[in-house]
Amino acid sequence: MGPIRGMLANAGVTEQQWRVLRVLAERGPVDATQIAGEACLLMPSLTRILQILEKKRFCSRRRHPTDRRRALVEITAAGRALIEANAPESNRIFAEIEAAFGKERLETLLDLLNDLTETEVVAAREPGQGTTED
Amino acid sequence: MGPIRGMLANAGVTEQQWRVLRVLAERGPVDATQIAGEACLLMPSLTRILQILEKKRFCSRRRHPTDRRRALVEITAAGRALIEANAPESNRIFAEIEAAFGKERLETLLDLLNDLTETEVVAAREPGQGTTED
DNA sequence: CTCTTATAGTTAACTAGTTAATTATTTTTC
DNA sequence: GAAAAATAATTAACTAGTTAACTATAAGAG
Repeated sequence: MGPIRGMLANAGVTEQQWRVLRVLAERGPVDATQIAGEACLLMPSLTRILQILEKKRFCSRRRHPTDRRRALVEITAAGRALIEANAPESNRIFAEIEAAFGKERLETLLDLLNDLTETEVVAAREPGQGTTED
Repeated sequence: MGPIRGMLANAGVTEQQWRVLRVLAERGPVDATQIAGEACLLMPSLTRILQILEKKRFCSRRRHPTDRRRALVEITAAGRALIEANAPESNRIFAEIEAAFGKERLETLLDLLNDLTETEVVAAREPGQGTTED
Protein backbone atom coordinates (compact mmCIF):
# COMPACT_ATOMS: atom_id res chain seq x y z
CA MET A 1 0.00 0.00 0.00
CA GLY A 2 3.00 2.30 0.20
CA PRO A 3 2.45 4.25 -3.05
CA ILE A 4 -1.25 4.62 -2.34
CA ARG A 5 -0.59 5.91 1.15
CA GLY A 6 1.82 8.48 -0.21
CA MET A 7 -0.72 9.77 -2.66
CA LEU A 8 -3.45 9.90 0.00
CA ALA A 9 -1.16 11.65 2.46
CA ASN A 10 -0.89 14.50 -0.04
CA ALA A 11 -4.67 14.57 -0.21
CA GLY A 12 -4.88 14.69 3.59
CA VAL A 13 -6.60 11.37 4.25
CA THR A 14 -5.49 7.97 5.44
CA GLU A 15 -5.96 4.64 3.74
CA GLN A 16 -8.91 3.77 5.94
CA GLN A 17 -10.57 7.14 5.52
CA TRP A 18 -10.18 6.72 1.79
CA ARG A 19 -11.77 3.27 1.94
CA VAL A 20 -14.74 4.63 3.87
CA LEU A 21 -15.16 7.51 1.43
CA ARG A 22 -15.20 5.11 -1.48
CA VAL A 23 -17.93 3.05 0.15
CA LEU A 24 -19.92 6.22 0.73
CA ALA A 25 -19.41 7.32 -2.87
CA GLU A 26 -20.49 3.98 -4.28
CA ARG A 27 -23.37 3.12 -1.99
CA GLY A 28 -24.97 6.45 -1.24
CA PRO A 29 -26.34 7.02 2.28
CA VAL A 30 -25.66 3.93 4.38
CA ASP A 31 -25.59 3.06 8.04
CA ALA A 32 -22.37 2.58 9.93
CA THR A 33 -22.60 -1.18 10.24
CA GLN A 34 -22.76 -1.56 6.48
CA ILE A 35 -19.77 0.73 6.00
CA ALA A 36 -17.82 -1.30 8.54
CA GLY A 37 -18.62 -4.49 6.67
CA GLU A 38 -17.63 -3.18 3.27
CA ALA A 39 -14.54 -1.31 4.43
CA CYS A 40 -13.36 -4.17 6.68
CA LEU A 41 -13.33 -2.09 9.85
CA LEU A 42 -14.51 -2.77 13.36
CA MET A 43 -17.13 -0.45 14.69
CA PRO A 44 -14.93 1.40 17.19
CA SER A 45 -12.45 2.20 14.44
CA LEU A 46 -15.22 3.30 12.14
CA THR A 47 -16.72 5.56 14.78
CA ARG A 48 -13.44 7.43 15.04
CA ILE A 49 -12.91 7.57 11.30
CA LEU A 50 -16.38 8.98 10.72
CA GLN A 51 -15.76 11.62 13.36
CA ILE A 52 -12.60 12.67 11.54
CA LEU A 53 -14.26 12.64 8.12
CA GLU A 54 -17.11 14.72 9.49
CA LYS A 55 -14.69 17.22 11.00
CA LYS A 56 -13.00 17.49 7.60
CA ARG A 57 -16.43 17.98 6.01
CA PHE A 58 -16.05 14.95 3.77
CA CYS A 59 -19.20 13.30 5.07
CA SER A 60 -22.33 14.12 7.02
CA ARG A 61 -24.72 12.07 9.10
CA ARG A 62 -28.38 12.11 9.93
CA ARG A 63 -30.73 9.80 11.74
CA HIS A 64 -32.20 6.77 10.07
CA PRO A 65 -35.86 7.61 9.47
CA THR A 66 -37.36 4.45 10.99
CA ASP A 67 -34.64 3.16 13.33
CA ARG A 68 -33.25 5.80 15.61
CA ARG A 69 -30.35 3.62 16.70
CA ARG A 70 -28.84 3.92 13.28
CA ALA A 71 -26.99 6.72 11.58
CA LEU A 72 -27.21 7.40 7.88
CA VAL A 73 -23.88 8.57 6.58
CA GLU A 74 -23.51 10.41 3.32
CA ILE A 75 -20.57 11.77 1.38
CA THR A 76 -20.40 15.55 0.82
CA ALA A 77 -19.52 17.35 -2.38
CA ALA A 78 -16.02 17.96 -0.98
CA GLY A 79 -15.68 14.25 -0.27
CA ARG A 80 -16.78 13.36 -3.74
CA ALA A 81 -14.35 15.89 -5.18
CA LEU A 82 -11.54 14.29 -3.23
CA ILE A 83 -12.47 10.88 -4.59
CA GLU A 84 -12.63 12.15 -8.13
CA ALA A 85 -9.33 13.97 -7.83
CA ASN A 86 -7.50 10.88 -6.61
CA ALA A 87 -9.29 7.91 -8.13
CA PRO A 88 -7.37 7.98 -11.43
CA GLU A 89 -4.01 7.91 -9.71
CA SER A 90 -5.21 5.24 -7.31
CA ASN A 91 -6.42 3.11 -10.20
CA ARG A 92 -3.19 3.67 -12.05
CA ILE A 93 -1.12 2.49 -9.10
CA PHE A 94 -3.28 -0.60 -8.65
CA ALA A 95 -3.05 -1.38 -12.33
CA GLU A 96 0.72 -1.03 -12.14
CA ILE A 97 0.92 -3.41 -9.20
CA GLU A 98 -1.37 -5.86 -10.94
CA ALA A 99 0.71 -5.72 -14.09
CA ALA A 100 4.03 -6.07 -12.26
CA PHE A 101 2.86 -8.84 -9.97
CA GLY A 102 0.67 -10.69 -12.42
CA LYS A 103 -3.10 -10.64 -12.49
CA GLU A 104 -3.42 -14.39 -11.99
CA ARG A 105 -1.05 -14.47 -9.07
CA LEU A 106 -2.84 -11.54 -7.46
CA GLU A 107 -6.14 -13.37 -7.74
CA THR A 108 -4.60 -16.52 -6.33
CA LEU A 109 -3.21 -14.54 -3.42
CA LEU A 110 -6.54 -12.94 -2.60
CA ASP A 111 -8.32 -16.29 -2.82
CA LEU A 112 -5.81 -17.88 -0.49
CA LEU A 113 -6.16 -15.04 2.00
CA ASN A 114 -9.93 -15.37 2.01
CA ASP A 115 -9.68 -19.10 2.54
CA LEU A 116 -7.17 -18.65 5.33
CA THR A 117 -9.50 -16.29 7.14
CA GLU A 118 -12.21 -18.91 7.09
CA THR A 119 -9.82 -21.70 8.02
CA GLU A 120 -8.60 -19.87 11.06
CA VAL A 121 -12.07 -19.50 12.46
CA VAL A 122 -12.53 -23.24 12.27
CA ALA A 123 -9.18 -23.90 13.85
CA ALA A 124 -10.08 -21.53 16.67
CA ARG A 125 -12.58 -23.92 18.20
CA GLU A 126 -11.23 -25.83 21.15
CA PRO A 127 -11.01 -29.50 20.33
CA GLY A 128 -12.84 -32.19 22.24
CA GLN A 129 -15.71 -30.30 23.85
CA GLY A 130 -18.36 -30.09 21.18
CA THR A 131 -21.37 -30.29 23.49
CA THR A 132 -23.77 -28.10 21.51
CA GLU A 133 -22.94 -29.23 18.01
CA ASP A 134 -22.84 -32.78 16.56
CA MET B 1 -3.92 -15.04 14.46
CA GLY B 2 -7.11 -15.13 16.54
CA PRO B 3 -6.46 -18.35 18.45
CA ILE B 4 -2.85 -17.40 19.14
CA ARG B 5 -3.86 -14.00 20.42
CA GLY B 6 -6.36 -15.59 22.79
CA MET B 7 -3.71 -17.86 24.24
CA LEU B 8 -1.22 -15.03 24.59
CA ALA B 9 -3.80 -12.77 26.21
CA ASN B 10 -4.09 -15.36 28.98
CA ALA B 11 -0.32 -15.26 29.34
CA GLY B 12 -0.41 -11.45 29.54
CA VAL B 13 1.49 -10.61 26.36
CA THR B 14 0.53 -9.41 22.91
CA GLU B 15 1.36 -10.99 19.60
CA GLN B 16 4.21 -8.55 19.00
CA GLN B 17 5.65 -8.94 22.48
CA TRP B 18 5.58 -12.69 21.94
CA ARG B 19 7.39 -12.32 18.65
CA VAL B 20 10.12 -10.22 20.26
CA LEU B 21 10.50 -12.69 23.11
CA ARG B 22 10.95 -15.54 20.66
CA VAL B 23 13.67 -13.66 18.84
CA LEU B 24 15.39 -13.00 22.17
CA ALA B 25 15.08 -16.64 23.16
CA GLU B 26 16.50 -17.89 19.88
CA ARG B 27 19.25 -15.37 19.29
CA GLY B 28 20.53 -14.58 22.75
CA PRO B 29 21.62 -10.99 23.48
CA VAL B 30 21.00 -8.88 20.41
CA ASP B 31 20.71 -5.23 19.59
CA ALA B 32 17.40 -3.54 18.91
CA THR B 33 17.87 -3.13 15.18
CA GLN B 34 18.35 -6.85 14.74
CA ILE B 35 15.25 -7.62 16.79
CA ALA B 36 13.26 -5.19 14.67
CA GLY B 37 14.44 -6.91 11.52
CA GLU B 38 13.61 -10.40 12.68
CA ALA B 39 10.31 -9.54 14.34
CA CYS B 40 9.18 -7.31 11.45
CA LEU B 41 8.75 -4.21 13.58
CA LEU B 42 9.70 -0.59 13.04
CA MET B 43 12.03 0.88 15.60
CA PRO B 44 9.51 3.15 17.30
CA SER B 45 7.19 0.19 17.86
CA LEU B 46 10.05 -1.90 19.13
CA THR B 47 11.16 0.79 21.55
CA ARG B 48 7.73 0.74 23.17
CA ILE B 49 7.50 -3.03 23.19
CA LEU B 50 10.90 -3.38 24.84
CA GLN B 51 9.89 -0.86 27.48
CA ILE B 52 6.80 -2.92 28.25
CA LEU B 53 8.71 -6.20 28.28
CA GLU B 54 11.29 -4.70 30.59
CA LYS B 55 8.60 -3.41 32.92
CA LYS B 56 7.15 -6.92 33.00
CA ARG B 57 10.64 -8.27 33.74
CA PHE B 58 10.66 -10.46 30.63
CA CYS B 59 13.83 -8.90 29.26
CA SER B 60 16.73 -6.73 30.35
CA ARG B 61 19.12 -4.44 28.53
CA ARG B 62 22.67 -3.31 28.86
CA ARG B 63 25.06 -1.28 26.76
CA HIS B 64 26.89 -2.76 23.84
CA PRO B 65 30.52 -3.11 24.96
CA THR B 66 32.13 -1.38 21.97
CA ASP B 67 29.33 0.77 20.51
CA ARG B 68 27.55 2.88 23.08
CA ARG B 69 24.76 3.78 20.70
CA ARG B 70 23.50 0.23 20.79
CA ALA B 71 21.56 -1.64 23.40
CA LEU B 72 22.01 -5.33 24.04
CA VAL B 73 18.71 -6.92 24.93
CA GLU B 74 18.46 -10.25 26.65
CA ILE B 75 15.57 -12.44 27.76
CA THR B 76 15.17 -13.09 31.50
CA ALA B 77 14.40 -16.39 33.18
CA ALA B 78 10.78 -15.27 33.54
CA GLY B 79 10.66 -14.50 29.85
CA ARG B 80 12.08 -17.88 28.97
CA ALA B 81 9.58 -19.54 31.29
CA LEU B 82 6.75 -17.75 29.52
CA ILE B 83 8.03 -18.97 26.16
CA GLU B 84 8.35 -22.53 27.40
CA ALA B 85 4.91 -22.50 28.96
CA ASN B 86 3.23 -21.33 25.77
CA ALA B 87 5.34 -22.66 22.92
CA PRO B 88 3.66 -26.09 22.79
CA GLU B 89 0.19 -24.62 22.50
CA SER B 90 1.40 -22.07 19.97
CA ASN B 91 2.97 -24.82 17.89
CA ARG B 92 -0.14 -26.93 18.19
CA ILE B 93 -2.33 -24.11 16.90
CA PHE B 94 -0.01 -23.43 13.99
CA ALA B 95 0.09 -27.11 13.13
CA GLU B 96 -3.70 -27.20 13.22
CA ILE B 97 -3.94 -24.23 10.87
CA GLU B 98 -1.35 -25.74 8.58
CA ALA B 99 -3.22 -29.04 8.50
CA ALA B 100 -6.62 -27.46 7.95
CA PHE B 101 -5.42 -25.03 5.31
CA GLY B 102 -2.93 -27.28 3.60
CA LYS B 103 0.82 -27.09 3.93
CA GLU B 104 1.38 -26.46 0.23
CA ARG B 105 -1.19 -23.72 0.02
CA LEU B 106 0.27 -22.05 3.09
CA GLU B 107 3.71 -22.05 1.52
CA THR B 108 2.30 -20.69 -1.72
CA LEU B 109 0.56 -17.94 0.20
CA LEU B 110 3.70 -16.91 2.06
CA ASP B 111 5.73 -16.93 -1.16
CA LEU B 112 3.17 -14.75 -2.89
CA LEU B 113 3.13 -12.32 0.00
CA ASN B 114 6.90 -12.01 -0.06
CA ASP B 115 6.86 -11.43 -3.79
CA LEU B 116 4.14 -8.85 -3.47
CA THR B 117 6.15 -6.91 -0.91
CA GLU B 118 9.04 -6.69 -3.34
CA THR B 119 6.77 -5.90 -6.28
CA GLU B 120 5.18 -2.99 -4.48
CA VAL B 121 8.53 -1.35 -3.84
CA VAL B 122 9.32 -1.46 -7.51
CA ALA B 123 5.90 -0.14 -8.43
CA ALA B 124 6.42 2.74 -6.02
CA ARG B 125 8.93 4.48 -8.24
CA GLU B 126 7.49 7.29 -10.29
CA PRO B 127 7.50 6.44 -13.98
CA GLY B 128 9.26 8.49 -16.60
CA GLN B 129 11.95 10.28 -14.66
CA GLY B 130 14.77 7.79 -14.34
CA THR B 131 17.59 10.33 -14.45
CA THR B 132 20.04 8.50 -12.17
CA GLU B 133 19.47 4.96 -13.38
CA ASP B 134 19.68 3.62 -16.96
C1' DC C 1 42.17 16.74 14.69
C1' DT C 2 37.78 18.89 13.71
C1' DC C 3 33.82 19.14 10.76
C1' DT C 4 30.54 16.56 8.41
C1' DT C 5 27.85 12.65 7.76
C1' DA C 6 25.89 8.33 9.11
C1' DT C 7 23.90 5.17 12.45
C1' DA C 8 21.25 3.46 16.86
C1' DG C 9 17.78 4.48 19.36
C1' DT C 10 14.13 7.48 21.49
C1' DT C 11 10.32 10.69 21.59
C1' DA C 12 6.24 12.98 19.81
C1' DA C 13 1.91 13.24 17.47
C1' DC C 14 -1.51 11.17 15.18
C1' DT C 15 -4.33 7.20 13.51
C1' DA C 16 -6.07 2.62 13.83
C1' DG C 17 -6.84 -2.29 15.89
C1' DT C 18 -8.73 -4.75 19.78
C1' DT C 19 -11.59 -5.95 23.76
C1' DA C 20 -14.84 -4.73 27.08
C1' DA C 21 -18.19 -1.79 28.96
C1' DT C 22 -21.94 1.43 28.15
C1' DT C 23 -26.08 3.94 26.12
C1' DA C 24 -30.06 4.16 23.36
C1' DT C 25 -33.33 1.97 20.85
C1' DT C 26 -35.79 -1.89 18.88
C1' DT C 27 -37.55 -6.55 18.92
C1' DT C 28 -39.05 -10.64 21.29
C1' DT C 29 -41.36 -13.10 24.66
C1' DC C 30 -44.48 -13.96 28.17
C1' DG D 1 -48.08 -4.12 27.29
C1' DA D 2 -43.95 -4.78 30.39
C1' DA D 3 -39.74 -7.31 31.16
C1' DA D 4 -35.98 -9.44 28.78
C1' DA D 5 -33.03 -10.07 24.97
C1' DA D 6 -30.94 -8.29 20.88
C1' DT D 7 -28.95 -4.61 18.00
C1' DA D 8 -26.57 0.06 16.56
C1' DA D 9 -23.37 2.88 17.87
C1' DT D 10 -20.22 5.11 21.17
C1' DT D 11 -16.67 5.40 24.69
C1' DA D 12 -12.64 3.87 27.29
C1' DA D 13 -8.16 1.87 27.82
C1' DC D 14 -4.44 -0.12 25.97
C1' DT D 15 -1.19 -1.44 22.20
C1' DA D 16 0.87 -0.87 17.78
C1' DG D 17 1.85 1.35 12.99
C1' DT D 18 3.61 5.46 10.75
C1' DT D 19 6.20 9.65 9.87
C1' DA D 20 9.12 13.14 11.43
C1' DA D 21 12.04 15.26 14.59
C1' DC D 22 15.51 14.62 17.90
C1' DT D 23 19.74 12.88 20.86
C1' DA D 24 23.90 10.54 21.32
C1' DT D 25 27.56 8.20 19.51
C1' DA D 26 30.53 6.61 15.80
C1' DA D 27 32.86 6.86 11.34
C1' DG D 28 34.71 9.34 7.50
C1' DA D 29 36.71 13.51 4.94
C1' DG D 30 39.32 17.51 4.81
